[in-house]
Amino acid sequence: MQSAAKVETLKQSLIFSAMNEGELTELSRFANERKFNPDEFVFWEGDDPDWFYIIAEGKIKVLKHSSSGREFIIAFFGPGEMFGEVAVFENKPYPASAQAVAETKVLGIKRKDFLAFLANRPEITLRIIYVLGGRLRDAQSRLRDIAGERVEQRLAGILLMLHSKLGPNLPFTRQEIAEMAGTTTETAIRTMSRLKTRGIIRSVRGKTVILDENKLRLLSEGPPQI
Amino acid sequence: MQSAAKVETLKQSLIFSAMNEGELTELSRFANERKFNPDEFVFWEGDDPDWFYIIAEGKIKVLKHSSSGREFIIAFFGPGEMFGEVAVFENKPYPASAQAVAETKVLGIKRKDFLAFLANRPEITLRIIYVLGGRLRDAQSRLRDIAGERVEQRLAGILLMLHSKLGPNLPFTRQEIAEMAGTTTETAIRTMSRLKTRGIIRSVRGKTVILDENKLRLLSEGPPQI
DNA sequence: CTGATTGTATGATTTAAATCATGGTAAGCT
DNA sequence: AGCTTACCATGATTTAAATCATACAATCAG
Repeated sequence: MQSAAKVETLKQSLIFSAMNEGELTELSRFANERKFNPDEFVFWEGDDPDWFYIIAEGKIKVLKHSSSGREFIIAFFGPGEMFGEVAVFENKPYPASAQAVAETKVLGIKRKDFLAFLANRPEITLRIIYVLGGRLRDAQSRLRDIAGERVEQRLAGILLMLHSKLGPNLPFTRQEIAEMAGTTTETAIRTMSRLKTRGIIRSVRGKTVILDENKLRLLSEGPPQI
Repeated sequence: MQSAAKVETLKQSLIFSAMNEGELTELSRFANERKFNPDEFVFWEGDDPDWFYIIAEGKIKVLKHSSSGREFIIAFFGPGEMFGEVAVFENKPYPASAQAVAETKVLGIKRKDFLAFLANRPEITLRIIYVLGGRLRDAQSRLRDIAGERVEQRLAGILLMLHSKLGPNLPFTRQEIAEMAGTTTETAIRTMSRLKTRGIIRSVRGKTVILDENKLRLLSEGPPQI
């Protein structure tokens, strides 16, 4: 990848977009491009946090394996988004694994280089805080949703979250959605079939379209209050 | 509260402890002390994020109400810890409510003052990133624990988390623990009774002591792999 | 084109946990 | 002291969802 392309990628990212050309060029010198095929892992839970990543193109899913071997999907990230940052800041092993979903290009920046670069750039750190804050907010409301709510509500919550992030067209299989909601593939299929017959979603093999956001919102709020 | 006391409080906090006296004094001028009785709310989910808070003394719990009215405890915070920060950075309504657990004193700093103060202090923002990163890590591993694990494992996970934060003596009722694990009070009681007879914990009315961290860890990892 | 794989669908059975119900006991109050 | 209010305990019943099982259609590789 040419330096110009790296600069372009950085410029399109959420956290670096406000930097000027000079700074971008400086940062791009630390950035190494890496390519991953679908299903390849960028890092595994437990690895040393040597790299900070920005996605140039493609899609990454971040997941944790549960003791029973089942996987739980924490998040999907696309172009311009960072991942692996928590481990880098804390200098503790990556708390989750990152796996390419499609053909994916990322820019990796060495932990030390990245931290040194941040040291005197409060605008960037403020942006990172903003992004982390958003992710924390998401994680916490997902916690609430998952803990103690019926699968139908949890699923509705997940679909809404995905909708707000990606729009009405969701390129996920039932299995992936199940893994995000923390349920099994079968129940996800059953539940979503019900949503389908009720006209709330439409779907074909690996794709789901949200037709009625409002009904979904009602569902995620739970049964009508008594 | 005297200015000196405010400075002292700030100095003991996680994120401001590295500042010098001059800076602390400057910041303390923005800090307003507020006192809360047990069960009083500092803010409610949905309120405008006007204040950023640091705990001077006491204990705060941050919780979300689920649609069914049940509450879900996101976290407990003690002296020196910040809360309400996500909303402040994002300038969106508080995503959860904050309630005093004991007699509690907090320092509140107006959103704008706080952001202005941060603008040219990268050391502080880096510390905030560090704290947020830790919380995100916690939230995500809790997500994994809650989604799809047996209650016994989830509970073990919660107890371990509390242990690492607060030591072996946990001042929580079964109800509070249930609300953290996203289960009902009855099942929490049943499950913890089992832990008790197995010698893993000891407990009296509102207090639990962790006796055997290792067994707890084994439990939270789930049933032995086949 | 054919066989293998992957995603969706649906039924039958089992199981964990919620719910409903009742009782005891320690602490807090007037 | 006695009354009331939390907190803990345990049983019986119901229910949601996991598990086990089978099947069929779309997609992909050779």
